[in-house]
Amino acid sequence: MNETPKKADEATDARETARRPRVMPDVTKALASDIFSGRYPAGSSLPTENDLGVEYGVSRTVIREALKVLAAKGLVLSRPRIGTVVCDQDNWNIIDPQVLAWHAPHALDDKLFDAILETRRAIEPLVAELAAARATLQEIADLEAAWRGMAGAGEDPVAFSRSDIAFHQILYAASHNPIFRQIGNLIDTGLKFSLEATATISLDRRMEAVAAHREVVEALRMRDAEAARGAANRILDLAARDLVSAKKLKNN
Amino acid sequence: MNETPKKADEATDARETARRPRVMPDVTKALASDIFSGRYPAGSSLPTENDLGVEYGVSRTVIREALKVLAAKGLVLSRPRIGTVVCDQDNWNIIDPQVLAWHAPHALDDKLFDAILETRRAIEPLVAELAAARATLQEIADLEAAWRGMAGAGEDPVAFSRSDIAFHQILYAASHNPIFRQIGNLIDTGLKFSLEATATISLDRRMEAVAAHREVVEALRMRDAEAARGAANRILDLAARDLVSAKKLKNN
DNA sequence: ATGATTTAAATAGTCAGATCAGTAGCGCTG
DNA sequence: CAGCGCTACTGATCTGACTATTTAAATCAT
Repeated sequence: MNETPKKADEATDARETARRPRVMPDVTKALASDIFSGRYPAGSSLPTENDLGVEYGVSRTVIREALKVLAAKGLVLSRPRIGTVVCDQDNWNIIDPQVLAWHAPHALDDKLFDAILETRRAIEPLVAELAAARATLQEIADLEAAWRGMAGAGEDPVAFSRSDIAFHQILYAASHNPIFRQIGNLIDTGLKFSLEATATISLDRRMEAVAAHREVVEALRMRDAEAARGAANRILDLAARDLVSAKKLKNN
Repeated sequence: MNETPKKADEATDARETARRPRVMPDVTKALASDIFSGRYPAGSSLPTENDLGVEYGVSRTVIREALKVLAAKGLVLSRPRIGTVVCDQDNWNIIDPQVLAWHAPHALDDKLFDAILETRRAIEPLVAELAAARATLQEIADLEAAWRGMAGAGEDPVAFSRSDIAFHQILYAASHNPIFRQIGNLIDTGLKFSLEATATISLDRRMEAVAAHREVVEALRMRDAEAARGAANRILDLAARDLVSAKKLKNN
């Protein structure tokens, strides 16, 4: 629980943590944060691998493996003699849940939320339709279990959000389209970071959401694609409304 | 100078790269192929890093960096003492264009094409709508240039497909939604691998596609979202029809 | 002086061997 | 038989060196 945020804080030593545990993921995350925070803007060069090793107090091996991960996600590009340069934002694999998780804490701007909501608008109704046709009985049961978690969350917004996320994940998986399932993972990651926003919505609004989610479960059970689409659109209307409320709240 | 041929390296180097070029990307691709081909099924363990190094004739460093890339894309998971195991297919980052490019040559099954077409059905009409509202004049001009490439391709199916892919890439980017742009890259990758299928469609069908694409350009110029959506749906109808034709052709 | 060519330097890429740390499986103890 | 440590195996990290590539400076010919 006692996390050491370790703000990089380019203090020349900064590596008081003597141990040598799994360190590569931490270095990867730190480098990603330095990119998203603007410390290394797009087009700029990172320090050399040796210098990065000194800065983070790890060997060049760890730095290289971390950079390979970042390169695999389109954040950087390494070339001999040139060094490692930060790619243009268009090349960032923002679809990757991990990239979004690294990105969200820094640029939690409304634009990203809008983009995610637009994406949901596009695919969630179709996902619900497909799920109505393809969901297994087990998936429908899991969906109802998640709904029950939402309905029974009471005053606990964290439990509500967790069940909400689980609901969407199951729904996207029930579309039996691997691409949609992946996008569902992405949306879940986005929802997790908007948890503080959803936590502010009132109880009766949450009850409205519960009712809309219930409609989805019923539609799937009846194999009614049209009803599933309608319920999905209703959920999105509520989500859009809550997002607007959260924005207003934030601007005050 | 003095080349050190080192190992036999039966890598079947058809090219003239007698030197020691960048090998890590090749090893990564080879390992990915071995996974997609079923040589290493989901849940199974890969050989140890040392054994893999011997097998591919490279140092353990290269093997580790390649595995890190695969792990970043959700294909494998490495743990001490356990080894490196192939993740379940649900965890594969099929959204990643590189993963799709590795995947396509092996499992070019219809299911994947259907999934991609479903995804296009979901988002392309909305992308067209958004592009009608947000596209810059430059983007519209680029779109028309790509259309001109399609119209002027004549009998050359390769030139036609290349322009077709460029058209969609520009359109998705013109939606000014980073998520859609990413998905556009994915779809382009998928289209590239269905090139041989599209190459078989007749000239008049291609002319129909040209006309539908023209409608999109016109709608964007008029900032007519509804017309853009309609034209996008028409393109998808044609694409679906051609996909059915390609399937029939393949099954004969 | 100018342009082309050669040389040098800097950096990522690769290699080799060693040590560290975590865990599954086995043997030991009770 | 149950619980507990021991050991071997494997990935994780470290170290230090060398190679290959490419930019940029330096040199040479015109």
